[in-house]
Amino acid sequence: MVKVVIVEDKEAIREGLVVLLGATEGVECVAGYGSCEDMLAGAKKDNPDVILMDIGLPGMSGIGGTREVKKALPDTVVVVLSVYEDDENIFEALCMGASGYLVKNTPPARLIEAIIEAHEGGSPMSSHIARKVVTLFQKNFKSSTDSDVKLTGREIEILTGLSDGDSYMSVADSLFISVDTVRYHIRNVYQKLQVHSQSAAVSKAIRKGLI
Amino acid sequence: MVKVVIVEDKEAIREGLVVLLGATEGVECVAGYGSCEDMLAGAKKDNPDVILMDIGLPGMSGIGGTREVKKALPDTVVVVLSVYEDDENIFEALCMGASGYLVKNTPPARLIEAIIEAHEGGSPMSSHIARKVVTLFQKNFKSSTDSDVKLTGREIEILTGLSDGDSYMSVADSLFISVDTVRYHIRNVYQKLQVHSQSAAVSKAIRKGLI
DNA sequence: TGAAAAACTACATGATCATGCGATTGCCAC
DNA sequence: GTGGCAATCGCATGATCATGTAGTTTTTCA
Repeated sequence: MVKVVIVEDKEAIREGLVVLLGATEGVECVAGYGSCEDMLAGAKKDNPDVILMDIGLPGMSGIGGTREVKKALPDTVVVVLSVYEDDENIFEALCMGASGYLVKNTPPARLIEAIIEAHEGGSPMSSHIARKVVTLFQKNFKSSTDSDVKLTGREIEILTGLSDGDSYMSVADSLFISVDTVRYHIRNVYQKLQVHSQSAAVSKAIRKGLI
Repeated sequence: MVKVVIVEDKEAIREGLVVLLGATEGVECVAGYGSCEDMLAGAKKDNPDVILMDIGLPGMSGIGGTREVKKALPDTVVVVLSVYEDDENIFEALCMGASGYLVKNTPPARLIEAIIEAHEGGSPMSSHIARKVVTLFQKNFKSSTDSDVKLTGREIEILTGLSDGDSYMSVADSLFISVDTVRYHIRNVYQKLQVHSQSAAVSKAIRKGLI
């Protein structure tokens, strides 16, 4: 039996969901709340497996609620049920620990399916929500492979030292080489990355995934 | 009519898919290939809407094939169909431009559904593949919110300038403030980030997602 | 409106950096 | 064995930075 809690401020919708879950084999709706605050107050007692979470709530938003409930009950799976489909909300909700994200016009049958899926280790997502996640994902990782600049091991060691806050002297000492040698390598790094300062070198190197 | 191309080295599986698609309304299998090389040779002519791509192929892998076909036909949607469920393969495939990722035991009906979904802008994924994507996503973004260090707008502007290679002077000029003001803000940044050099500040700020 | 926070300016000094020029050593390939 | 290449070291100099101290103005919010 999958224990489900619903957080949704609109009573009609909430009651509809309670009835739907009540009529379904294998799931059990242990509570329905109109706000995150109420849900958090009862969370320990309810100890749900899955929380169906609305985002647009009075008081604490569903995103904040997700963060809080994951702190208190890390094993509880949160599935967001939202009218919002913008990148910002999806991004925030997932970062705060939501495992699934469904748009609100999801048909009841799919909703039930999603709860089971989420409980079994899946991440139910509405079709174009999934695409947005994938796109966000791609956007933030493409940079690491987009150029063929390569640094030698030595150059990486030195640049890493500098990015940790070491001075040329410290780096030289920890690598058992002279300060002038550090300078020599840094020159080469600057040339490869087409920059003229430590900060720019560190920035470019990090964004290219070199260090 | 959704034009589909299949890339799969095992002839039995490939033919099975061709027959399945041939028997389905709304989709049309325009070609089936045993290797990425062959698929790429015919891609321009086939001009498919969706490519069902195996990963474990002789010669160029499905991941490489995805990269290449997205270069040639950016609007074509690639859905990976794979036995592999490790993070590395999922990660690579998505980064190379795949829009969906299905495990090989996906039932035929779901496969058809996925093709339509992908073509309509969705990202069909098997349930626990989706979870892995979400987890990877969370892992790589949690750093941006895990510490409560916050920089003011001015501090971000200045630090960004420095990370682009500007000197204090240049930053001061472009923000119409004095060099001493730049110094003042940098001091505060150093204190907030607990560092004592530009490079360390830039490095920490980038890794925390502040700039 | 009045206090607090953020932003801004100024001066000073020792430390550190960016860059030009030149040189040595060890290793690999042709 | 000689020419190329990466790594090492040395010196010099003007530019830039890190940090201390000490103010003023603007924004923000209770």
